[in-house]
Amino acid sequence: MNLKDLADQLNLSPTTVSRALNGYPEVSEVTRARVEDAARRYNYRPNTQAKRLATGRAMAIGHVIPISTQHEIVNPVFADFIAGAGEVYARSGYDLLMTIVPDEDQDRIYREIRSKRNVDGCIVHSPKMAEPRIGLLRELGLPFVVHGRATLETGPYSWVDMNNIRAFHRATEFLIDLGHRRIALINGIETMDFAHRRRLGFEQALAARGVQADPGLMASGEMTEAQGYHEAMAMLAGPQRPTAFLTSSLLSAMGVRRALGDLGLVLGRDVSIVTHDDDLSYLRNGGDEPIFTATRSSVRDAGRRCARLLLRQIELGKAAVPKPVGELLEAPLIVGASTGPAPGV
Amino acid sequence: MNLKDLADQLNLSPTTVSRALNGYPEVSEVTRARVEDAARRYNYRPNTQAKRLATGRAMAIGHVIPISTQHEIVNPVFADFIAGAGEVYARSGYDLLMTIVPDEDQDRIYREIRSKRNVDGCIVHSPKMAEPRIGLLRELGLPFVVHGRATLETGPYSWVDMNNIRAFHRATEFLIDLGHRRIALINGIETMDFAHRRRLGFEQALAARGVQADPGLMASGEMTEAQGYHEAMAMLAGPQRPTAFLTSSLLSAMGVRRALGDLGLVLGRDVSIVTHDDDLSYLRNGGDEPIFTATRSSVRDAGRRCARLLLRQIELGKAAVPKPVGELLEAPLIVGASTGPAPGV
DNA sequence: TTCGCCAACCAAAGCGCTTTGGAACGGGAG
DNA sequence: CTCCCGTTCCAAAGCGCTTTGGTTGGCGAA
Repeated sequence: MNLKDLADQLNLSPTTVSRALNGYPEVSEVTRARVEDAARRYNYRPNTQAKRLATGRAMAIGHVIPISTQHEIVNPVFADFIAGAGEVYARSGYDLLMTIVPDEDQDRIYREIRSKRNVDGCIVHSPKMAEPRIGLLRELGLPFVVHGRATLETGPYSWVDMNNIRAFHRATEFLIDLGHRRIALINGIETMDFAHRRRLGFEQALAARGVQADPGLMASGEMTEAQGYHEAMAMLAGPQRPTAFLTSSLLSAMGVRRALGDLGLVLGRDVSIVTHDDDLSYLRNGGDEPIFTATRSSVRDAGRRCARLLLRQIELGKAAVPKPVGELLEAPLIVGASTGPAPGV
Repeated sequence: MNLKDLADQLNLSPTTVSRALNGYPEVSEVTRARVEDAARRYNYRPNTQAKRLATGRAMAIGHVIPISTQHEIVNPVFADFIAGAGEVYARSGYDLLMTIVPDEDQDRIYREIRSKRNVDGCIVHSPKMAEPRIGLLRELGLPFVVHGRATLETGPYSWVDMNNIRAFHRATEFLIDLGHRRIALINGIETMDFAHRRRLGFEQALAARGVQADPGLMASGEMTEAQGYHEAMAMLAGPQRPTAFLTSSLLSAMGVRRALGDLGLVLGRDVSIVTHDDDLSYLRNGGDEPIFTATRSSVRDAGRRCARLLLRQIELGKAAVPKPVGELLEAPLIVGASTGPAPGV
């Protein structure tokens, strides 16, 4: 059943049917009701491709998910991020187009996406400190919103980010207040902007309180359980045994906890852990009482915000070039059972 | 730059340019070369929407991701599954269209997808034992492949599934051989087909060896770390303390491990754990030496297989209705450090 | 010389929708 | 009674591609 068939059934022209269904004023209310009723009865749904071709709008948002070729890892936060963004798209009638791409092919894919015109805008995931995709998209004139920021990018762009610096600053201060001095940082890959900022917050807090940072107590890599375990094992075997760990991910924190178990150390008494918690649906930090003391910021919520921002930009963009805007989310520190005073304090 | 412009530049008709670019034989090789060269120079890319409208093929595959409304959980395996499927789509020029839907809206969404004609087929995720979506899609005539199976579905359909029964049968036997008799099962939600089958394998193995199944040692629910922890704590506090756990997910296994730690029990000596491992990229079961003894089956690989199967069906479907086929994947049991003889054996 | 055939190209008709630019009709103002 | 305007509808021209059903010109066979 297409528009023409439906029009024939109603003894109306396709024009009128189209207008009736799309809420144009120049059709009488009684006709509109008739049309809507028939559309429902015949289960008519306009052909997406035709609509898109005619309007020139793709009604779809692109998510280009990079897959790191060394590690073959899909970032575990994507599922939740996309769940959040997807909610918003669904409400506005947009589709979500996903493309999984090896890191080095990203440029090509963005160009292709642009010239094939099958999305109206896109979300940039996992920006690095120096992020070539931002310049590229600006040049291509494709609306976009970055989930995160790119420190070395000077031009304007829209983004949604959490306050990584402040979160890790606060977490570090919290440990120092508990008497910890040898604090280890188990971070993500530090070319990634978020990891860079987290380290900054960590170092600034140490410096502000006159605590010497120890390079031997700073690790960075893919944030997995195994990473947490191995780094913790190595650090705890070293001469400058840390009394506390700050980790960038719940998974890493779980690895550190396993290492403590293996070494017979008690969490929260012998060694403390503070982690960042992305509040993933399948990886909750406990129920009522959090397991780990953590800075928490919902990735799903970030997904929703990115989507809303992008749709707004696209909407506005029809009239004029919209002003880039940023949204900075705070991550409160939530005290759980994994922290306590430094031993011997 | 569209087809017509390009044709004008070349002093050719759009027909010829289209045929040249799409590899039709009725255009001379010298002309084809000229066209291809110009296309490259002008960075011409056919408009996706127009192409789709003209050919009637959406060149996209739909993934409808249900989101359980009680638990608000996004299944953590989706990311890897989609990474696998996405690889295959990319190679064949298909897009991946994702829709996140609350459980109860699925019917509506499939119908909508169908009548909007914006995908050529779709993947059915997380089938239940009784799976209405299969009948629905068959009725709608939309090609589909199920990731998993639906025990109570009698009609034919295409699927890719792992041998859940055999995997859990084998894992259970392995524990029995080690002398364990009080074995706990921490399973997914058992209306889900995979969880049902896993339980079947477990019970069959117990029965075959004359071990009485204890309902108090069988739990089912969302497979999270917290689930593993709480169920294990409860069971270990009970009268019929298990000496071994069989879990459906690495996350649950990690929760069980935490419980053991809290109770001062040693993993692999006091209590054994066997888990199923989906081989997720961000949740590896250790590196060289696996942490947990586990049945392993790569979800990413399953994604690839589903995608290939679906594309093949779509390709064939142009000629005739293709025969449904199934692919059963075995999950080898990989011995790690989490299992040992039952205490006192 | 005529005819048929093949290689190489093209005009025009879709695909199913939106949108432009009317047309038809009725009612109120003059 | 005429004129004008607002309301309500419609025909037809796109959107950018594919595909059908040609046409044209050259060459070999009869």
